[in-house]
Amino acid sequence: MSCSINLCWFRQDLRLEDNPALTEAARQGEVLPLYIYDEDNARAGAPGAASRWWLHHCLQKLHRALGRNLRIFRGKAEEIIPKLCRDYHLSRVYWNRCYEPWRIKRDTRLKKELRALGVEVQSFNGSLLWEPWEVLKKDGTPYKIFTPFYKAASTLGVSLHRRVLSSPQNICFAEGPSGEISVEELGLMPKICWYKTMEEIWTVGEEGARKALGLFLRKGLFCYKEGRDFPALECTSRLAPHLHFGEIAPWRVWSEVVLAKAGEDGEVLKSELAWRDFAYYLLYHFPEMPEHNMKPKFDNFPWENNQTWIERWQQGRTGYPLVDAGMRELWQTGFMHNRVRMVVGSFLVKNLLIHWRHGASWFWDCLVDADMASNSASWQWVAECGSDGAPYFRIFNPVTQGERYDPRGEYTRRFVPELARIPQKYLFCPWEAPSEVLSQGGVTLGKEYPWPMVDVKESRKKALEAYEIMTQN
DNA sequence: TTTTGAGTTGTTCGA
DNA sequence: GTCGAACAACTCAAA
Repeated sequence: MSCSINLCWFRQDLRLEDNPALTEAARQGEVLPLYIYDEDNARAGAPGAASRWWLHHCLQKLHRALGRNLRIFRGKAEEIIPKLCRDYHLSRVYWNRCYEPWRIKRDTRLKKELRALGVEVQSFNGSLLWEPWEVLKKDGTPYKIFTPFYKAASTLGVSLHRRVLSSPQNICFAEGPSGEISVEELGLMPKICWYKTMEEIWTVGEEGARKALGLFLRKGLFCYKEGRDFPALECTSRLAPHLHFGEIAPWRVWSEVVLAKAGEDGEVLKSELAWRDFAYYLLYHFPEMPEHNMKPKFDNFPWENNQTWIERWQQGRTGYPLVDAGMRELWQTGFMHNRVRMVVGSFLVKNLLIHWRHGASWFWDCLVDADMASNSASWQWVAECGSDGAPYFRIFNPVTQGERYDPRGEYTRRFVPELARIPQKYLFCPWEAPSEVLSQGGVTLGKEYPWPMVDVKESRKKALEAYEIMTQN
């Protein structure tokens, strides 16, 4: 008889190392690893195609790492887990916490139900540097601005949950129930094979995450502060998807960066990790963030409703080379350099006056690191309706940003190859180039490459007017 | 994690 | 050689 089977429910923590729930389950006895592809997901934001592709590979890797012991189900966790507990007399259930509002609600209900069944349930922090409820202002309310949040959080120091944990050795896997379906049967892989480039670029899974961190510690970290803004350089960590799926713990990245003694570069990376935490923090304290403007006055913002414009933006045919490069990078690789994310976001929301939710949902579908907390917090930041305190209406200039952050044009030329032979001087404003320069570069505007869909100067003015109108109402 | 415009200073070039 | 227009390069403040 299996006297004590410990169910370890994997969610956004698809790793063995630094996994407090798994460590505890293994310490307690036999482990039954479980993954549920939850259909509740579909209502509250089913993962996009790129995320599903990632998840497919990630689950395969995890399954293998667990000695093919991962039990996979499809359906509602609230039904599957209590049923497993009843049918197989499981005594303990462990998981690492998630912070999406719908998941918090569900997990709270589930915990209650399991306890009523006499099952011991314990949840852990598996994905944040600081629990959202640990960092509060003196009056007990949450911070709304990053800097004071980060300051307060930093004084908390290294809490217990930020301990680095090695993978549990010799996990004793329970015989118990078998899974319902295989990873393949979840049908996460796309029908059309668009993922060739993605496969070349990413190594999915815990090992891939460690590799990415190792590479970053050797190469990118020491030019991070200066280089992270230049999309053609390889100075960013590219850890976002790995962190999203929990293939690596943020405190692992943090502690290895500290060990690397990278001075200011290390400090900047740490603060970027803290930005990620801050997004979760905001989502926890303001669960309406994915749907509603955090600054209610933005409810009056006169958004444009223009499907054609949205599509041109999505397809990278705006006529602004840096914007188009970013949108095409996203489409081809499931990723976009952070600097360029800000530029394309500002362009959609400010120059086209399209509601940030359209941008958020496109990113959600295309990004391998699509994450409810980061995605909604960042889009609200770009749209300026978020909680941060910029005292002005920030509108990026896609031409200037290109000249400043892609000064040799390598990034833009790579993703917008039709402009590869346009001289640097006109790369970001091909409409200003003399016609012989364009024809020498093999470009006719309106044919190989589009005319700019709006004028930056004019649309900027319009955005400022819209902002003015909103403020008055 | 910005942009713009105004103001200032410095340089060039032709009358 | 001198003057001033034109312009580049910079700083700063405001939004």
